[in-house]
Amino acid sequence: MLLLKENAQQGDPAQEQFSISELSQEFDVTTRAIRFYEDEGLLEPHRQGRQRVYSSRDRVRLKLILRGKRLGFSLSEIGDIIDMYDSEPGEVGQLQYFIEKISVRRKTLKQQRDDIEVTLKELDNIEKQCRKSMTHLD
Amino acid sequence: MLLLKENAQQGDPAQEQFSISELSQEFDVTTRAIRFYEDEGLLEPHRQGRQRVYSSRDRVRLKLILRGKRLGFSLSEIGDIIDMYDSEPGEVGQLQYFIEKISVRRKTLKQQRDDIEVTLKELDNIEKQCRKSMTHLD
DNA sequence: GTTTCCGTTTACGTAAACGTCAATTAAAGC
DNA sequence: GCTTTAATTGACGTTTACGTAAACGGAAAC
Repeated sequence: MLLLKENAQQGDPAQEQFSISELSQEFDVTTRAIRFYEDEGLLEPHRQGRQRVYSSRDRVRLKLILRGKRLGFSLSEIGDIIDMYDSEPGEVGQLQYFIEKISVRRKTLKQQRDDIEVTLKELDNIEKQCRKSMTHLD
Repeated sequence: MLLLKENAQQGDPAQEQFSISELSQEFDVTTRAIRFYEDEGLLEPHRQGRQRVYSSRDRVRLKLILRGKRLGFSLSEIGDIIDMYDSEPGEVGQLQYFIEKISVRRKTLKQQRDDIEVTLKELDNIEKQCRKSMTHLD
């Protein structure tokens, strides 16, 4: 039955389905967290009875959420970002506003990237000093 | 009097001094936050009477704190990072452990950098789609 | 048929990172 | 001398992002 399920879905990857615990294990987040993301409007799986069923689209969204978290964004910021991914193209004014939002986000990301470069270089220096000290002590 | 103070310190940059409000304005953080960082052991300015006086070393530390925040690190993680910057070289065992810590930090940073690259590319695509939609609507 | 898993819902708890008073002190300007 | 103005301390409040425990439902295993 389990096998049957997996086979049935591998044939049509767009219709793959996941339980909350499958996603929980795959991405190493608690089910509590996943449900919380739903409360916050970041996910909306449909239901089989009361049980949540996640599509591969939901799975992608979860991936985006976790990536956002690694970058230090709040859940509401992450919500904004995700909305960018699958929003329907509206009228021109909205698109204009939308492009501005993208540009703002890009600025933040580039700032982060610069911060990272600087920090990595500093870590290099610190490590070098460290190794120097070690040879002196040998 | 203000001028006198500034001149006196520009002669010897290592001895520059700053008030809490100066730092607050320069880096656009509240004084409350700066004091909080002190409570958390990330800063220890000395005092003139009860008043806090920040050295240029304190100022650098504050810079590091804010950079860490932009990267989404918690204050305690930031504490760990800052400690790397001005810790005294101890015995070899400690240095070894220290180098491992550096390597862990580097991994996190590289993961973030990758996340950023991916996200930036995705934003590019989204924007392109956006602009395409706009020309269609024109 | 009952134990054993998952999963759900509801609700309260909590740690982090400050915000927001309120009361006090000290220094500076007039 | 009196009044702004900047800074301090202490306390409580708040938001975010979950953790944790309790109580229940349904399906599967034995």
